Amino acid sequence: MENSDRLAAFLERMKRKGKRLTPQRLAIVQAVLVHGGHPTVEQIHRQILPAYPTTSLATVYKTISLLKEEGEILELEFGERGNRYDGIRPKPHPHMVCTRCGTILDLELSGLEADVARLAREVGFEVESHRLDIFGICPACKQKG
Amino acid sequence: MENSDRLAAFLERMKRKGKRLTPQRLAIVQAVLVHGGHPTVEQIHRQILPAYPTTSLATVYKTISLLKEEGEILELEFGERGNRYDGIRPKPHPHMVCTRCGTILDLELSGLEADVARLAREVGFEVESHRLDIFGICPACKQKG
DNA sequence: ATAAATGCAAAGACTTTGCAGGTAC
DNA sequence: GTACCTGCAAAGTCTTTGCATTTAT
Repeated sequence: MENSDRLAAFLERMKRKGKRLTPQRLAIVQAVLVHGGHPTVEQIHRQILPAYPTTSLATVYKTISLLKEEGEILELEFGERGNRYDGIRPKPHPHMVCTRCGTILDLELSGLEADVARLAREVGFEVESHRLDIFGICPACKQKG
Repeated sequence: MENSDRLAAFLERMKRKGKRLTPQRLAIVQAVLVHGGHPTVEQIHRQILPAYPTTSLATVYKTISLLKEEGEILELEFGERGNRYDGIRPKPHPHMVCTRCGTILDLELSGLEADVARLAREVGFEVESHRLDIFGICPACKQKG
């Protein structure tokens, strides 16, 4: 699905639910769904402040929360400062995180989904979500020593 | 390795490093390394308080930190209240977490280590650690509705 | 008109830290 | 004796919440 289509579809769905499309909300949603990286709440806030100077951090948090509930973004918790969000690929997928510089890489691991499902079946769990995070040193940081 | 051996070996190593074996530290280390579940800092604190009433939460935090650095425990971050610790199996392994009642199950997934290593190699990362966490509803909670 | 969203500041939850006093060695 | 450890309280971080005001519809 194209980004613009996805954005439009989401806004339509929000409207149907009686949610209001305020300028702040629109700006946040667009910024998150289009952001190519893994921004923090702070980063999103700073990004839209120039165009929407009245936007508060609290509103960004609330809107991110909304996007989370709607399954439009994936929340990444790396135990560092501030969670990160992936608005492009909301489905769980592995990540590699540099513990030196914070670089985050999206990965693909075919068979993971099936393994997770099998493990859950074996113990009688009903899977809601999962995460595979790999922590280490990225090539650039390795070179720097 | 037997628990008692492991404890003794760890204490020996600490001594060699000039670390002091205070009563509080001993109590905390023993409690964590022997605990069969996935206790929080709070739980460890409450557990040793009766026998060592002067122990502070801060000291538990500091000692847990020490155990972490020494690779004697695995830190589990599930984004809920308080991290949990596994003092029995310090090596990374998958976990299944019930989002209703908090139950945590240790799992085994052969091939995960190799997959992680391969992914890291492909992108040039040097792996420090990894985690596979599965969130969902446990059988007991499913039954309760 | 009115239910919902915003912004602000305060509160929360967990963890870390600074420091004075205590203690293992 | 002394370097390390403890306990206390304060500070720090990120996030959530309460509430008066504004606003999309």
